[in-house]
Amino acid sequence: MQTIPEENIKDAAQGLRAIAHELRLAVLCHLKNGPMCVNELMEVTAASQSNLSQHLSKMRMMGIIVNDKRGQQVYYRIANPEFLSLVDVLRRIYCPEAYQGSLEGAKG
Amino acid sequence: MQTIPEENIKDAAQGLRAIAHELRLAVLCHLKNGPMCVNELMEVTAASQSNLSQHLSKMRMMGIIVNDKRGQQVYYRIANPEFLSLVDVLRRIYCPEAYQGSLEGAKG
DNA sequence: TCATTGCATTAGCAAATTATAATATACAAT
DNA sequence: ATTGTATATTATAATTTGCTAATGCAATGA
Repeated sequence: MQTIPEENIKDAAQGLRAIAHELRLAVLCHLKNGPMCVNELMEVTAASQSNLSQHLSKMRMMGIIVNDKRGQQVYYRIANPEFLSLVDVLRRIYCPEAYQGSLEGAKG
Repeated sequence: MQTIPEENIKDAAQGLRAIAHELRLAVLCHLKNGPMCVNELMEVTAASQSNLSQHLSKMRMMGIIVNDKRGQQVYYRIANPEFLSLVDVLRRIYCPEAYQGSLEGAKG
């Protein structure tokens, strides 16, 4: 398994910071099945409009998500599927309760 | 690919914050081949003693690394190998220059 | 044209983060 | 006992982050 060369550490750390927040991580998770507009994200995250908008803005500037306008709404989606791999690793680390093994775990 | 349930989002975000810093991410990368003491980490990261110590302390409190004293020195190592998977995903996202494909890339 | 809806932006403040400098502690050697 | 080495802790100041409230602006509909 390789490492991150020194010249890329800064970018990688910045990218991490763009996700290292409860609300932003939640947004990332909610977007895993496809684009959602701000209104929908407001509902599922229970965040205020302004607050959510600011976090979306940050995530967009940091390259985590991209958006496209459809009529009056703005739809956001994940910019790079690798961010879902990242979420998956987090799940393996921080969700010990969740079912994580292969199906043969049902054996016995 | 699964998501992180709401009840674990807070922990996961906290864990991310514990790595979302240039110096801390660099430390994590340097530890990938085994334990290192503070002096060694000071050399490779070029950080000041106090600064490094504080960051190590934070990473330890957040469960990223663990330490054990050997004589006068304190050796740190990665607490959970999954953190290396996390680094690997970061590398795939933020190191486009690095050689990332399989060996068959040499074909042709 | 006027009101409404969906979202972004700005301002302001509280809280968290980070770096430096100084001091403390533990161990080792003389 | 004293000195030196390795690391931790504390204090502090500067910067960044995050939330709320207020305002702006584009698209829609009456």
